[in-house]
Amino acid sequence: MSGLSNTALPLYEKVKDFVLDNIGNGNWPQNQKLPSEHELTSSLGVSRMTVHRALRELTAEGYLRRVQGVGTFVSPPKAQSTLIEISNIISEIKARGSRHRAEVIVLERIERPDQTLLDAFEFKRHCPIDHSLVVHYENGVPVQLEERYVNTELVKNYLDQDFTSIGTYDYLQHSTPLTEVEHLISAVPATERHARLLHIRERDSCLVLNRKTWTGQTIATVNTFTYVGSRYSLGSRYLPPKK
Amino acid sequence: MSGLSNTALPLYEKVKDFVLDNIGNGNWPQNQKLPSEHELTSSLGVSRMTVHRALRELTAEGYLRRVQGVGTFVSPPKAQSTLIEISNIISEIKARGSRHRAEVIVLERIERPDQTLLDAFEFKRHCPIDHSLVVHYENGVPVQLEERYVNTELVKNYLDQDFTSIGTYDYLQHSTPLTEVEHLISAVPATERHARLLHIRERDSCLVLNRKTWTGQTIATVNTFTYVGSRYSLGSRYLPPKK
DNA sequence: TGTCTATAAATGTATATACATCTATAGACA
DNA sequence: TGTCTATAGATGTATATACATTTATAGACA
Repeated sequence: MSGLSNTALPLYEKVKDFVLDNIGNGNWPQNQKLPSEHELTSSLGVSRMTVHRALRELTAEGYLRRVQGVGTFVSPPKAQSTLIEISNIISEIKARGSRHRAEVIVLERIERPDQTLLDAFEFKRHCPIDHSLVVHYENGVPVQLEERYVNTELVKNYLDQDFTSIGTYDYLQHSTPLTEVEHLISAVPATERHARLLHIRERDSCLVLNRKTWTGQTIATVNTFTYVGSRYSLGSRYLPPKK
Repeated sequence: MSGLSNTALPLYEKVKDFVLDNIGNGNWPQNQKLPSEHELTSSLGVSRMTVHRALRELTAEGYLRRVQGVGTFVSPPKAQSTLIEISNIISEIKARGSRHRAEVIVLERIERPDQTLLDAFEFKRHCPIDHSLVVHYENGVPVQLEERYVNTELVKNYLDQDFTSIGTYDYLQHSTPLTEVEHLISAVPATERHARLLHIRERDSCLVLNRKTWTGQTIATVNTFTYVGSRYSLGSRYLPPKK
C-alpha cells in the first residue's frame, strides 16, 4: 500500500501531500514524531532522497521540525512563520542591496520597573528589565522602530550584544533555544514620539508586530512599529522581462 | 578559481552565497540571465545537483526565476513575495485545519464606470469592469474582506470563476502569465461598512493590502482588508515539545 | 518567404550510493 | 551506583547517473 495519491504530480509533491494529509486529518497530531525517512522510503516505495526532499521542503514551509539524529516532528500551526516574515522585512531589504543603519535612541536598565511593565511580563515579583529603542534606516530613511523589554535575569549580557546588526528575535532563538513565542499583529495610529522618530505625521497608521518570548517566565517583549504607507511600497512593482 | 567562500558552510550554501553576492554587488543585474547549471558546475567545481539545489532554494526564496528549457534569471527585489505571504494568511489558515467559508456580498458588472474608477485603472476610455466584494470566514468568524475590480475586456469569463476557493491573484497569475504586479500595504481605520461586514467597530484599524495587476493596460485592482486585532493572534503561540 | 520539424540546450525529477554529523542509549567499567 | 564509551539510528550533505520536459532555433522543405 503506497498511500500516495495518483494524480499527475512529481513524487516528492505526492509525499508532501501524504504528510500534510496525515497532519490535516489529525492522524499525526502536533509534536508527533513522524516515521523515519527509512520507514517512509519502505512504506511509500520511493527513494530516500525523494522522501528527504519532501520533508526538507515541508520543514522550510514551517509544517515540520527536524532534529538531526533524533527525528522529524509535526510543528504547531504556522501562523508565526508568516508573521516572522513581516518582521524580517528590514533584513530582507538589507539583503537586496539597500543600505541599512540602526540608531539606538534609548538603552537603559530599569532596576525597579513599575506595575504596568511587570504586568506586560506577567510577573509576580520585581526584577530588572533592559529597555531599548532602536530606529532602523533604509538608505537614510527611517522605516522601522523597535522597542525591546528584556528580562535581564534570564538573558545574560543582553546589553553587550550588537543591536545594530542582529535582531532580538534571532538572538533569543540562539541563546535560549527552548523558548515559546507569541505574536500579535495590529495597526495603530502613530504617537507624537513615533511620528518624530519615523518622520511621519502624528496619527499616521503604523503596522505593529508584538513578540513575547518565554522560557517558563517571560523573558522578552518586542514591539516593532513599521510605517507602511506609500513610502514602503516603493520598489514592490514586479515587471517580467521582455522576450 | 572557485569563487566560493571558504567558511565552514555546506557547499550548497556557499553556492547560494556566491549567487547572492553577484546579485548584491550589481554584477548580475535585475533580469540578467545566470550561467547555466552546467557552466556553474564547471566553474565552481561542484556537482550539478548541488548547484541545482542552491538555485532551487533561491528561487523559492524569491531571488531567482527559472524557466525550464530557457534558463535562470535574477528576480526583482523580493518585497512582493513577503507581501504575498500576508495576503495568503487565509489559505494558510485553511491549510492547517480551520474551516474556511467565503460569502459573496456584491457581484456585478459595471458597464459604465465613473471617472474615479477609471482613474484607478489608469484608463483613457470607458470599458466594463467586474466588481465583487467577498467576506472570508474562519470557523464562522469574518477575518478578511476582499474587494475586486477586474477589467472584463482583458480577462474573459471572470464572473464564471469560483470566488470561494481560488484567490484572484492565483487566478490572474495562471490565466495571464506575463503580468506586472504592484503591491501597496497600509493600515486604515474601518469604515461603517467594513465594520459591519467584519463584525468590528467603526474606525478599528485594518491592515490593507492593495494589488494592481497589468498586462500593458491595468486589468485588476484588489483591496484586501484584514482586521489584525487580538482576534487574529489566536493560535500563533509556539510551544516547543517537552523532552 | 513561410511553415514545419528535428535538435540542442536548459531545467526538472528520481534513484543509488557514500559518507558526515548529531543524539540517545545500552553496556562496560570503576 | 555513577560515569564513560561505543554503537545504533536518525537526519544532513554530496556526487554520479539517467531520463523527462520545456523552449528556442537552425535548417529542411514547400
